[in-house]
Amino acid sequence: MTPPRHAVLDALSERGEHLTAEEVFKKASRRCPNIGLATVYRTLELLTGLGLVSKFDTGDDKARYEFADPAGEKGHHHHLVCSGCGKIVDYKDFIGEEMELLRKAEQGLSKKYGFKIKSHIIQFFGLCPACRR
Amino acid sequence: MTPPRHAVLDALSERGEHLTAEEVFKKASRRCPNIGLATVYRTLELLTGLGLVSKFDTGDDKARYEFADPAGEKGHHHHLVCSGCGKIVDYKDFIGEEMELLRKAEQGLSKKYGFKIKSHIIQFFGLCPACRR
DNA sequence: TGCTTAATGAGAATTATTCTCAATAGTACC
DNA sequence: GGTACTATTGAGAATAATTCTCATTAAGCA
Repeated sequence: MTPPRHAVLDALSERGEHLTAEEVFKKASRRCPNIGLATVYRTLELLTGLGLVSKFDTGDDKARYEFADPAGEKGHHHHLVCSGCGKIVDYKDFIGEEMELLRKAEQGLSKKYGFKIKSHIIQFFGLCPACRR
Repeated sequence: MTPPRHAVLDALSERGEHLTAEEVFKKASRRCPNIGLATVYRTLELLTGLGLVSKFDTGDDKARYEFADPAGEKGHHHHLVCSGCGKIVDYKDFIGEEMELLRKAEQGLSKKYGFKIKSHIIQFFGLCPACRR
């Protein structure tokens, strides 16, 4: 755990953040002023591989990263994305039902297609109140 | 409907295809030998806007396009993606249940967050039989 | 203290996609 | 039939996120 890595992890530690690599870079630069962007990418990849961070994409062409709440069901959430302004809302409202569906789907798909399911994405897109009209 | 546009639409007309822009370009070039890549992109954007084609992304950094089956429930499917080889399987197996969940979620999220939901993504990632070991 | 190995920063390289712009084609109207 | 107007096209340049290269540095270790 080197200083640059610590700085990256730290930049992501606030919950509810959905930062691009560039934003992580800016935040991490505060703690580690001469960190390089390449290191940020490398570290994000590393942390993602370890399961500490999750990477996702909302349709613009920038990957976004968030701290992965490891507490299973507890912190599990999905994203609701505004196509107008890019706002991202974390929601947990249907997680129970979603989990149920996902479990069934994973089991069914495994059996039928022989896949070993590793992960899934569920995302809703729409217009937020401000962008609505 | 110009010849290049026809060529693009034609390239996508086979069901079950999930082509990148480059692949569409290659196929379309057969019918329209001097079509340009920019035109392919422009046309894909146009068709996507019209709802005739849908654009999605499996995690490599290329957008993929498929003919959008307009027949509502009938042709609706989601994707199961192999993280190993990139293979994409269309499945419809849980569409009924998914639709149910989605309807509830859309309604609930609309009410709670004030979003007007326009679309959603559900995707599973895993390893196909060949990549499994 | 010297040695091996992993990590770093800077900038170049890559790559999908978008933009620019001059040339063209199709259409309406005289 | 011919001419102005508009949308579309192709080619290549431009853009932008991400990855790669490589020389330098730092860290563990005997």
